[in-house]
Amino acid sequence: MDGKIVNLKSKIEIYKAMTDGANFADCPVRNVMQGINGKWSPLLVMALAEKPYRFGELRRLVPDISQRMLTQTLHELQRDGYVHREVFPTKPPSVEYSLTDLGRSMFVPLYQLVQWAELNHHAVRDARAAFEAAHA
Amino acid sequence: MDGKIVNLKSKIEIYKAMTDGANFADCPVRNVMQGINGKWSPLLVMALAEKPYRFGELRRLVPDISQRMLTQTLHELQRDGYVHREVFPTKPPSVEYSLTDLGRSMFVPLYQLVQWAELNHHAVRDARAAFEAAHA
DNA sequence: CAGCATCCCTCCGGATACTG
DNA sequence: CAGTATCCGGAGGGATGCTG
Repeated sequence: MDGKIVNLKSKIEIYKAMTDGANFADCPVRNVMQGINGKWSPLLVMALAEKPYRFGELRRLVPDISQRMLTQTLHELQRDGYVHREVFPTKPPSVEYSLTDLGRSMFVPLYQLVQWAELNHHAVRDARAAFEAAHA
Repeated sequence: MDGKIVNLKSKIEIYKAMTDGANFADCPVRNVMQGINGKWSPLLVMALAEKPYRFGELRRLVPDISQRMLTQTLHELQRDGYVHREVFPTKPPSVEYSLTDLGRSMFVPLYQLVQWAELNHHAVRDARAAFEAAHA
């Protein structure tokens, strides 16, 4: 239990924060990560980071999302405080989605990760090809 | 189609990179993100960022992961080039897992996101509580 | 326009038992 | 010790049709 072991756990302890120590199931850090890591969540956050969008605009911007998943993902992002939903009582009604301060704050590190993915997806693709070849 | 619209798409275009334009289904950036965003992947990358671990050590470090998921997640991380798997021909055999250069590179932005989650999970929890209260 | 409701199916992921 | 194999329940997510 010397300094090395303390240092050894410093990264994973972030995940253990506020957990009862027995498991990670209800770890709050994991909860937040799970909310960000949906299939469509990062894509929609990236879009809304640019400017507010209305529902139909998002549909056209992301053509292959089902309307069910668009509704549901926006609902979750709103519930977690990343997205603000504003209804304009026109007829027919229009609804505008925008990032909150919390959403813009979260966007910063998310964007870093997406940029990493853009720069390195070739390396990942090559690694997968090499792995498949080795196990053929 | 003025400058504003061009700027409007600058963030989401990262996701569209190398896609045929019709959908995001086979977008390489999304593929990379999906590989990172598994239920256990970030946690294991965090652990291996500290030092190499053997299989059993990881089991004890993350008590509530099933051994099936530990095997599978490590396999995927190895396939995508993030993790190196080295077998020592002792008896009984021991297997050590460690991050590759690519894995350490990916860890940098991932760590930023995890740190954000640690700093802001209270805000997310409060937002959820307020949302549930408003829709009660 | 901006959704909600329903059906249905895939696959993620846990529990358990067995192996080199 | 470090896995593989099998079973199975539940959540994730697409397609379609209806509403204010």
